[in-house]
Amino acid sequence: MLYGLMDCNNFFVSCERVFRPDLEGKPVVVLSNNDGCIVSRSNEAKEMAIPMGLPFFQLRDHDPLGQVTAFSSNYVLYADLSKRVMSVLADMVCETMPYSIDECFFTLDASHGKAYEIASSIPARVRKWTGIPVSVGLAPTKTLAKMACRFAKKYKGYNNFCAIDSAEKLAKALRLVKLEDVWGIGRRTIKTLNKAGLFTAADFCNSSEGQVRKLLGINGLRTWKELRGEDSVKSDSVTDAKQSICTSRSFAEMVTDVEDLRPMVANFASQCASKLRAQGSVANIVSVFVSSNAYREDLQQYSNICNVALSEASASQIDIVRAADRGLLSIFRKGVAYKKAGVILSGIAPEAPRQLSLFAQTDFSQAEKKERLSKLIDKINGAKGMNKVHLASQMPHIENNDGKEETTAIFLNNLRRDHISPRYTTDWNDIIRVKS
DNA sequence: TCTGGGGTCCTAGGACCC
DNA sequence: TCTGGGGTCCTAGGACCC
Repeated sequence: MLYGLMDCNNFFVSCERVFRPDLEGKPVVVLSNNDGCIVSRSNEAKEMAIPMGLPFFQLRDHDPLGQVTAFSSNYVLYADLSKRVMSVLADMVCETMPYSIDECFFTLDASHGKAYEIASSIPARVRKWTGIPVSVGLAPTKTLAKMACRFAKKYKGYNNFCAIDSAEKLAKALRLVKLEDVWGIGRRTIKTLNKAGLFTAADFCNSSEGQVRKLLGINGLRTWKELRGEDSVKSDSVTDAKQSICTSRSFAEMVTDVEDLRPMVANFASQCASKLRAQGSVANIVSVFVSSNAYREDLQQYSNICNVALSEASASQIDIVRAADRGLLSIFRKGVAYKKAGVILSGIAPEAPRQLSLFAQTDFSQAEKKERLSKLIDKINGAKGMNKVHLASQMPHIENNDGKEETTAIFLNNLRRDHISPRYTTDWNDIIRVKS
């Protein structure tokens, strides 16, 4: 059996280009939330030496002539195109294991020639059916498939497909690849390895098992085995239900008033609860964290996290929002300008059978009501749009409530997105117009 | 002026048990 | 005065990934 990896090229930029073909061949970047950092770059932008993660306000230093087109991130669009790309792939291979929004492992157990033929035809079909350019690597293990995919992406001659499918190719690839470019070798461990005289993937492979274990522990050992062709990265880790769920944001404007912060945290909690229900789980712990602006050394620095244990595992909007609010109030400190906050759910378990508390006085009819209410909220919001129905605590506090309508959650207002593109594929109002 | 968000796994150390 | 050996579980922090 062979592993494949399909990786979308410069995914967010490619999504924007699907509906802006005029930007083909031009430098384009996509920004993180709040238009903070550059998180996706076209090849042309990479050629201009614009680094990944560059703060947007520093772009001018690298682009004095203003040639670069920048987009705010449009996750609704990217999620939809990702779904399309994944479904095209799923039709062509045995099993798919989505790894991130723009990457997917897959297996092919057809005979060798057949596997090669199928995998090599993926890029053209995905491009034709979705407009997204992808690269594909094929090899005996996931780590090697990653490596093959790097080659496919890096060298034009490969036509977006590369297989490491013979001992000679493997030996050559290992010699060519620098250790820091191997999946699983990060910034910190590369220093340890370089100090030990190891610089290429081949150097690493030729080390003894004992030395690798001593230098890097069992994580490094896994990578070592994978490079030697031994399947060691589990597949279920790629597809299982999440063990923690987090929603957090940095704010465009810093927040000082607890009454401004509370509805924001309520919204994060509510979003977490929706994600939790979507995967059919319940959570035991609700954590809330807040932090000041670490870049502003002139201001008071403070950050804290509070873990609130639920008396009983729950996926209810009401339970989770309430716990988050309690947590926030316990760590909120006056006089701090907050830049970021978030909610994390953990202690996650399947929805049923549920572990009931021995001591809590469970009112079953109450629990049942909350559950039904949550499901109803999901149904309405699923059909009518996120946050159409929400709890009162998710609304900003209004001093003189004159009945003025407030339909947008406050945290969306405190988010900078000056360069957002239309939701071409998910909103009728944004559907593309064609002049004839 | 402006600096992202969401995950996973491992390790070390402490509390506790027999 | 002398104070072993072998476990488990939990947590915080670090490293990695996209």
